[in-house]
Amino acid sequence: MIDPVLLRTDPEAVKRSQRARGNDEAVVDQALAADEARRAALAEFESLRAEQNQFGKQVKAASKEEKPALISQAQALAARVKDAEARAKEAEALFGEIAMRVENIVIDGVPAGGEENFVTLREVGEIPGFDFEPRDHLELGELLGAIDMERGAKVSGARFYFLRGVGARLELALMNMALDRALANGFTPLITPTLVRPEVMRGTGFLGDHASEVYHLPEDDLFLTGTSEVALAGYHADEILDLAEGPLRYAGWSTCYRREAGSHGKDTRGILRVHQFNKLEMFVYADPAEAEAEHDRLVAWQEEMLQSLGLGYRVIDVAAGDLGSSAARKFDIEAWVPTQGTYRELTSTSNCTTYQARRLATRFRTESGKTAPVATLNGTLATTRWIVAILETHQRADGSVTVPEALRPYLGGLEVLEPLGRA
RNA sequence: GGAGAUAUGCCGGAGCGGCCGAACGGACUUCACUGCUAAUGAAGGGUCGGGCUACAACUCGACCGGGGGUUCAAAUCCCCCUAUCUCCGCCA
Repeated sequence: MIDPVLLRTDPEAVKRSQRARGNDEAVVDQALAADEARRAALAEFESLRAEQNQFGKQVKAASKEEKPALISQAQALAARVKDAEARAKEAEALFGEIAMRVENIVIDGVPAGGEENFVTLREVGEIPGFDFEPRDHLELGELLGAIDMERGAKVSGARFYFLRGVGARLELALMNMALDRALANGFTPLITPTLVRPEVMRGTGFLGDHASEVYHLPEDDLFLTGTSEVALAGYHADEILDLAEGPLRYAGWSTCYRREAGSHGKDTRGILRVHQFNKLEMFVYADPAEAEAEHDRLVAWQEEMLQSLGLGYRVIDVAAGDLGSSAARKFDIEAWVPTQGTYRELTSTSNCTTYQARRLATRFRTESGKTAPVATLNGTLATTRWIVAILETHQRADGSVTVPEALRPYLGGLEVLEPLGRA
């Protein structure tokens, strides 16, 4: 939800943002009109209500003889109040509905346009070169006995898999390494529910355009989360936080579920795009004034992870039209995947400014003592997909894979993953 | 799965259908007093929104788990939902 005051005082800014996203700017005028109608209806209801409250006092004070007449008057008034209240509620709901359609105000400097209009901020690390024909991650995964897609499909269908042996260990190692980094940076670890109520799913903005991405359990009216961001955002819903000591940082560890509807035929090989995976997610509640600086910190922590793992990558500033509805700016880090000859997204970090918090009623106490919505930010610190880049980048001619040094402590000192036949 | 109880402000805890935004206690803030800490005395507080505006003051409305209803009037009566607790059963 955008700030209704901003809508009222600077509708041009809202329109500009809508344009940058390639969204309809007519909703801004609709929202403006709905806001005015809402306030008018509210004022009418409230003045009638005030009159009714006065009446109540008179009735109570009235003598036996006066009472019947007063009550019959009050009855008539009560009917009008009820009517006005209904209209006010309706106007309120209409405004809410229209205002919800306006996506978060894009931060100045975010490139306008669609998916292909991103700006590359920097490229870091080496693009690996091989003096042999590199194998893709699935071939390597099968050689190592680490990834089993066939049995995944047998048990659960397409886009499901088993991680086994060093594959399973590799994922846990990655997650644990990320957790240690998070702890070192002051994050509180949180293992989150992966089934959430509709309000929470809606509050985080995932039931808008991305509704078809989300698994729903109709029997229980619960949603399977595609990221722990959902539960982490809901964690402090309806609360007033104390941010005097700085931002609240959480690291959510959870399995993530995505339907991948509409991506049939895309990335069907291996574990690049799957229905279920694990992720360690950073989530921060911050003073809006600090949000952009915190966003930079989140990217920096992500980059440290990628660097430690010896992966070549680029950081991109995602274009406005490719942002989720809650994000005001998003940086993706894409790692080089040798057999695809291209960069693929490994992490994503979004600054949602106050958009999510306003929907979920998460506020903080400002210096003046007033409450104001917090800013929320999130970013990936590790996820199953990274295995793709790690295997491919560090492979050797014989199908073995060198374990990046930083990861070795989490694999019991293992330095090389050896193909099964030889190990 | 069955039966019952509870849900009030930062916390504890009252509350007859109008006098309740809500007693009382604690915590907190401010002031006074005490050589400091402590103790004591006094005062003050919530959230959301509208009007008006200097985002002040003022004023109006809403909020007693959530949603409906009854009534001139509901924290107080009725219905539904949710959560928590206790007991029985069932299963890890």
